[in-house]
Amino acid sequence: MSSTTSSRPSSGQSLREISRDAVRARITEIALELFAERGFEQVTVEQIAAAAGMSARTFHRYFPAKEDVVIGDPARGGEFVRDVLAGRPQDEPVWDSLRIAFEALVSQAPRRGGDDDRGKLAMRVLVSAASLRARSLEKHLLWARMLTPLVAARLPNDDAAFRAEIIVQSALACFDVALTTWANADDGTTASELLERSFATLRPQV
Amino acid sequence: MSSTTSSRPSSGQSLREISRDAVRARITEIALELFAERGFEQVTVEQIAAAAGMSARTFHRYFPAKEDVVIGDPARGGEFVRDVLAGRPQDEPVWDSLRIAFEALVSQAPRRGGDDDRGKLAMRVLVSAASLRARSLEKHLLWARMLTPLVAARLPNDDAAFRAEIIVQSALACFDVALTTWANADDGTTASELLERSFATLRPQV
DNA sequence: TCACTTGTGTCAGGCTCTGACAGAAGCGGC
DNA sequence: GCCGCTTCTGTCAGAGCCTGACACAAGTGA
Repeated sequence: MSSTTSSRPSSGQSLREISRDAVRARITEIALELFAERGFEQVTVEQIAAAAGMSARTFHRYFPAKEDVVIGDPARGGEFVRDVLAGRPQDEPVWDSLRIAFEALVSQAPRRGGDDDRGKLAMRVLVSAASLRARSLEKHLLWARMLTPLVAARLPNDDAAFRAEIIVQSALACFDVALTTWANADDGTTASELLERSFATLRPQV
Repeated sequence: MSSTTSSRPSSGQSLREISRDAVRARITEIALELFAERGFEQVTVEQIAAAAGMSARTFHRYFPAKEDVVIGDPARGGEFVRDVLAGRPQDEPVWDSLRIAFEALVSQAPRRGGDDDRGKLAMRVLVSAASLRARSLEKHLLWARMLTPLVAARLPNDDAAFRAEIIVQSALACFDVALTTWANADDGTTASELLERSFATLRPQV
């Protein structure tokens, strides 16, 4: 676990971590291109690995499952949203806090990895295959488990956990619909814009 | 397709269909027992098939995927909800119509296949394995595609499709949370009761 | 009884994913 | 620069899910 000798060179990452991230990014890039071209299920892991110059076994050391290339790190987005949510004022309506937190996610994401089209491409691949859709929903379920306690803490005691779960799941539904619509849209509609509209549609009295 | 010679003997099912349904039910029963006992992932298709006295190949002729034993026919529930929804008065608030339609589903389900504990057992198995959860959410996505047009038809033209999608997905989220909570509850709380509470929590102004 | 359809087992094969092992490559201290 | 240590990688083997193809048995209707 590199706990004994970790001489982080000023940045937060060791050389090996940098290298590892670079390889991951390269695999993602190549795989996404293949998926967009031929379809997710028509591309085998072996083909991705060959295109990336490695064995299939090595591919699986970077991504536990083929779907993870498109899905990305499951916990990452959830942690981000959770942190933003935790920083919002306690007396703000929860629904607003959730909207703001998810908006922070969608406006932060493109800055991280290249241009916006990359995210759109991934999203289009995502909605095109059932197994990807399923895995993505599973990820949202993980996010829900991370966000629910924070939401529950803001609700009146009466049935807080149960109601928090519903609110969080609905927020995720808004998020999902907004991003799906965004991916399929050809006009220049922003993801943030769609997200706002989706949250406005529901808006429970909380 | 049995379109040429189908002499339905007064009931809606041919003999072969009855036999087929019986085999399906038997496989489900055996598999559910094994899953509850050892866990979904610890039971192989080959083991289920052996316990049911058939080859693995035959098992797959009844269920395309191992998960389908627990999930059931994806379209079935969606069709039921859709039909109830279609029968509701057009001027009823959509959210109420949706609640009523889903309540009809949960109160009809137990009558169909044995006692109530059977459904609860399936639900408990369902939430215990990630791949099952994912497949179930995928099923809900199919339901959403079936319900959205009906909901959109009742909404003002402005952005009807987009907003309908969000409302339907949220209703499904309520449904999911209610059933999950019901499965984990040890007291005698009814699924209908939880469903009503979950829909009341959200209740958008529609 | 004679087709015809349907159900089943067996065989073969593809695909995803994992464990185990050995060798290559990088990193630390000396 | 050399030597241990960790990490990365490829190869091999195998489990498990799922599908297509074929042959054979069992029903179904004329």
